[in-house]
Amino acid sequence: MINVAEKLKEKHLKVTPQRLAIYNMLLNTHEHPSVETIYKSLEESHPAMSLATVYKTLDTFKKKGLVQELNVGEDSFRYDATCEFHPHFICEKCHTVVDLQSVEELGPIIESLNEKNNFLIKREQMYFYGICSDCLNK
Amino acid sequence: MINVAEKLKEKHLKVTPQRLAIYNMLLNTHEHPSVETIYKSLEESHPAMSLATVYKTLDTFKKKGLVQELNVGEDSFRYDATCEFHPHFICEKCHTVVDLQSVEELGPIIESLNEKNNFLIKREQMYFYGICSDCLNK
DNA sequence: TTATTTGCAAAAAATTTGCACTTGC
DNA sequence: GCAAGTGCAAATTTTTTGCAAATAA
Repeated sequence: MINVAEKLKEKHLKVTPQRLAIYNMLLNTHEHPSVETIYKSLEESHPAMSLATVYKTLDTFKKKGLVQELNVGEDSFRYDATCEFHPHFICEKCHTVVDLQSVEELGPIIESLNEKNNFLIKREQMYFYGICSDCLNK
Repeated sequence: MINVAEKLKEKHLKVTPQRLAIYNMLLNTHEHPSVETIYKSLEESHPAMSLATVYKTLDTFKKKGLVQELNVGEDSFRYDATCEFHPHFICEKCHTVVDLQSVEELGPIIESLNEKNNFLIKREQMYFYGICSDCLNK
């Protein structure tokens, strides 16, 4: 079990109820929610929290490396509390976003790309699109 | 040299000056422009063309498989006239988007992912982020 | 001729900003 | 106490939509 308050302090962030709520919410879901989804899911427990706060909080979390921003091809971003790189699978029918395990084979690929192109890859995003097992079985 | 009018007809699209202009513009650039960029770059040659037309045109092109939409992590989408899958490199400093050659090693990776997860991957997007050679040399 | 496409202007969504108020430390 | 964080409302940015006029086939 992760101590959320500790994690925030580590990053020199003030521990506020809003930040705790948002970070906890992200830790306890696999849904990769959007800002809107986060906001709505916290509406009940934190009725006073504004949408702008959700935006600002996610932005600071992103900058501090507490969350990662996903751009799966929708109109809005989605968020993931797991920051280590891992690929995502997006179902084109139900729009679920699933975490995948890291692809170890990527290491040497990146090295050879760096050499070939003289640039420096720092991170990557990999999105697979298709139909998930649930939707296939319908 | 590709005959753009022919390509449009193949897809059962009416050949209009706006479509020709947008598709040609995409074919003659490696910039992976956004809607806004496309619109502005055609402002001179097609002053009457509206932004809505650019949006609508790119949407039909996308649906017909004439262009591919990239979500490199910015607020707006970018477009690429090359539809075959290939990874992209995005410079975090100058925001240039560079086409990379396909990674052949991906085939078997996708197959094993499909097997392991019981889903069906149809396409993928791979984005590498880092510093390009130009920015490294500054 | 007629179904499509376009332009315009207005609407809708998504995100950001300014600023006064509040709060964590 | 004070810098950092929040809420609100307004502003911006990005994208979509409705509809009348224009146009490709």
